[in-house]
Amino acid sequence: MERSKVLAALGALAHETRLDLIRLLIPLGVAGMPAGRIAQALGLAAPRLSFHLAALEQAGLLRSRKEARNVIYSVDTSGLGQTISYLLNDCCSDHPEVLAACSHGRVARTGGCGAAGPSPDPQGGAGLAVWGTVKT
Amino acid sequence: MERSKVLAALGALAHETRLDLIRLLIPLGVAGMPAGRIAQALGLAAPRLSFHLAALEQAGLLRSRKEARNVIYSVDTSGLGQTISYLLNDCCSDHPEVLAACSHGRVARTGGCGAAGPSPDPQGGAGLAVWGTVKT
DNA sequence: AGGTTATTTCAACGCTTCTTGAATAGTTGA
DNA sequence: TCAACTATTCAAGAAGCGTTGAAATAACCT
Repeated sequence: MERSKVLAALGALAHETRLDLIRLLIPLGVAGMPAGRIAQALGLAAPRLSFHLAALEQAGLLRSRKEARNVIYSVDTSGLGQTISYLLNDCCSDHPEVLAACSHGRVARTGGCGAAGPSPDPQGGAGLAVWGTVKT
Repeated sequence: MERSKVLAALGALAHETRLDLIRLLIPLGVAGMPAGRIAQALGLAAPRLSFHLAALEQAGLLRSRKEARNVIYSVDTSGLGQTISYLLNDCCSDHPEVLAACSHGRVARTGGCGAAGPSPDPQGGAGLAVWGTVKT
């Protein structure tokens, strides 16, 4: 993934409203949600929502399609995945501690990894393996 | 991890200079690098570097310590990991497609996460590779 | 065709962030 | 103590981003 696109995606994500947008849309998958209902769910004015929707779409994090008179938005899982992948590859490839901290949050949000000591998580591998237990 | 901290970390990451900083510092681990040498490596003016260093440190992505008359900066692997973890948890937990896209860039470098712990993970580097075995 | 609903575009305003240069504080070594 | 070096803080200006309200475009239903 291009660096500039990652920067754009990160910038798009670094905003409360837009993060809320992603959070709202993610569980809906490709089904997505029409803009009007999003505005209603998030309590946003239409122009403001449109602005953020456009920002996310341009950053490659959202997709839109027209259905009847509605515009349905859904998250671009590929773009989101590639963005995180860039972070993982570019920043963490040689640093298992980051992956360990990463997996901690996933297995349990105990916050115990705040120490960030040089000692890696003994169960680090197991933690990551859990990610594999996704639906088939 | 708190939402506001994630937002701050994402915002800090969404900047070319600061992403360069992370990339430069990551392979150095806890050893880090003194501010002066960072400025030299990146070709930045001292005040400008100090500004971005402070931004990253406040976002929980960098740590600093004094050594002699130098200030050594190193990345906070825990903070970085937790930030990515939030993204993964918050946005992708139920969406294996994101993880799949995520692993694409990573599978090529297999073995990277095998070092997640002193004792090698039974599944070895397959931990992340598992992401690829998601639904089609 | 007319009315209604849905969404986007436009322009203006305010605010935060970024950059730059000079000045300041702190530390080391003679 | 003095001189040299490192890094940060301060203040100013410029640039970009986000919000708001009104208007415009497009598609549907009667």
